[in-house]
Amino acid sequence: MISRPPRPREKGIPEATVARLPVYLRALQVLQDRGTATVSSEALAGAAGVNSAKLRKDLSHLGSYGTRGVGYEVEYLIYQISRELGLTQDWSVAIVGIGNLGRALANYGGFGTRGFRIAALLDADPEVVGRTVASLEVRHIDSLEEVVHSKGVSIGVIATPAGSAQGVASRFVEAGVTSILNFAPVVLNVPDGVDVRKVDLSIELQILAFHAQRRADGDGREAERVGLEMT
Amino acid sequence: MISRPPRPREKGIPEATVARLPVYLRALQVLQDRGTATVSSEALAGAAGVNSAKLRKDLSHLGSYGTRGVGYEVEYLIYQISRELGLTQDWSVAIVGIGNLGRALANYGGFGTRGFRIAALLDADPEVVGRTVASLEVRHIDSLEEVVHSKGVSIGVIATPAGSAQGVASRFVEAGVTSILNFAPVVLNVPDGVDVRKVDLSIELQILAFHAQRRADGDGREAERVGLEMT
DNA sequence: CCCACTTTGTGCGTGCTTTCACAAGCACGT
DNA sequence: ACGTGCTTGTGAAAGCACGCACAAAGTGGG
Ligand SMILES: NC(=O)c1ccc[n+]([C@@H]2O[C@H](COP(=O)([O-])OP(=O)(O)OC[C@H]3O[C@@H](n4cnc5c(N)ncnc54)[C@H](O)[C@@H]3O)[C@@H](O)[C@H]2O)c1
Ligand SMILES: NC(=O)c1ccc[n+]([C@@H]2O[C@H](COP(=O)([O-])OP(=O)(O)OC[C@H]3O[C@@H](n4cnc5c(N)ncnc54)[C@H](O)[C@@H]3O)[C@@H](O)[C@H]2O)c1
Repeated sequence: MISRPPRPREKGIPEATVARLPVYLRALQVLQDRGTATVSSEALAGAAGVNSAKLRKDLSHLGSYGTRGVGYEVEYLIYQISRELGLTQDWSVAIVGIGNLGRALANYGGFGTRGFRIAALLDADPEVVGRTVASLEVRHIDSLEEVVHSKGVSIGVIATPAGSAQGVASRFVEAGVTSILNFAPVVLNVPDGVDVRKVDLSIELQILAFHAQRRADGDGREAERVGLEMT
Repeated sequence: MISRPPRPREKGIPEATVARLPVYLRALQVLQDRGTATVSSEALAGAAGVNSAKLRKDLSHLGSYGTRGVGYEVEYLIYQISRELGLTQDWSVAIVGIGNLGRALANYGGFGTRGFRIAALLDADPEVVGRTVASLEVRHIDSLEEVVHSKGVSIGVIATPAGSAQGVASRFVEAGVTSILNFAPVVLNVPDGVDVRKVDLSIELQILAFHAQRRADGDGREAERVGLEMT
């Protein structure tokens, strides 16, 4: 509050930047696998599908990790972004609702880049409970609290039907989980301090439909503006 | 890809608004199923998890469909939003990559709210081609162009491994598909005029991890700011 | 040691988004 | 017809995000 800390620009990173860091990280890992040692903002921005000025500004929020005239050292930047995102530690994930989608998620090998470990699968259907999916035995939903506690679950994934999602979310919160990824098409109600993100297929399709219709409507007229997204 | 037109900024609904309309629509349908005839911006905003002023401003972009002192008529608003989003017409969807995820998508009954019809499933694996998934026979990827044409596919869904995604996207574009939903963890390169949206599980997890870490870091100190998302 | 060249980090203008606050509009009871 | 009460629709303000353009900083050659 009084003096100026030496270096750590650990203030707030803009939300928009946070959402892009994983994209940069992935592009960097591809470069690393290819044996590239350093990369310019221009090249990395190209690989990530963003403007180079934006990339530089994003990275500047983490600190000054580039070398003028040269670029960024790939390995070092990977480390810095990983650290900033919290990927240097392990995160335990529990998936609730082992239906079509839940099974796909459980079987998804490259789950996250690194750092994410599927610790438990839960379901309510007696038919499903007890079965083994992706080398894990499906536990009954009643044991959610116990599982969260014993496995140290910090991220909850909800892949149940819409009707059950709020109930599951509340139980997650009650059990102390403060990060939730929701695939069910409902708005979850959670207390402050709990972070919910949603993945919603049908919303994405509807947004695509909107743009497609707009394009078709104004066709023949002038060049339509398209909300080009390639984040 | 090089020149940037002076942006023929026509009239238009803000992108941020478009992304929320599907959420409002879903909330309205729940209300309709419950027999509710009219709803105030306050109540609808609550159900959609947004600020009521934002909701009103969003809806004002579509026109003046509310009645002061009363609220919005649920059925009429559903119609207006549906029309705006292009859901009054049918959209033909093709899914490429019938693996874990592709199968889950194909089997997903409530695909969109309405208006979206899965017209074709495509894969490259001879083991998968010919099998029936969700009442559809899986076609070989080589017939993509033919299928797009004969089924009038306007939206392409990519659920192949990352390495194949760009190739599939290019073929979609070549075949005339201008709306693509991509589940593979790569940045797709497409020409202007093609709309790509992505769904990326691991990015979502990484964003959750970032917030979780930030919360943990500053714990005990002052009240942490949490990016509370409950869209 | 200096100069030419490259690329970062950022100040700044612009435009989009959110939120507040309130006048205007409509229903309903009297 | 008119007042009361409620809710919409929207100016205006504040906050963010984006991208340009350039000074600063480093590299390498002579
Ligand atoms: N399948 C998809 O491609 C897809 C796409 C987008 C969204 N979604 C959404 O994801 C969710 C799951 O979809 P799905 O296709 O896997 O459905 P599903 O019916 O195949 O699976 C749901 C699973 O949840 C279990 N379940 C139900 N209530 C539960 C509870 N209270 N506690 C624990 N488990 C419970 C069921 O036993 C079942 O195994 C749905 O909300 C759906 O809308 C699915
Ligand atoms: N499974 C998940 O939960 C999940 C989650 C997030 C992201 N993803 C991503 O979604 C994609 C698919 O995941 P998955 O788990 O279903 O993988 P998968 O390996 O089970 O399925 C991929 C399918 O694509 C087919 N394929 C490969 N190349 C093809 C080509 N050129 N043309 C047509 N088909 C081709 C394969 O034959 C296979 O059937 C991957 O990119 C993955 O990273 C999956």
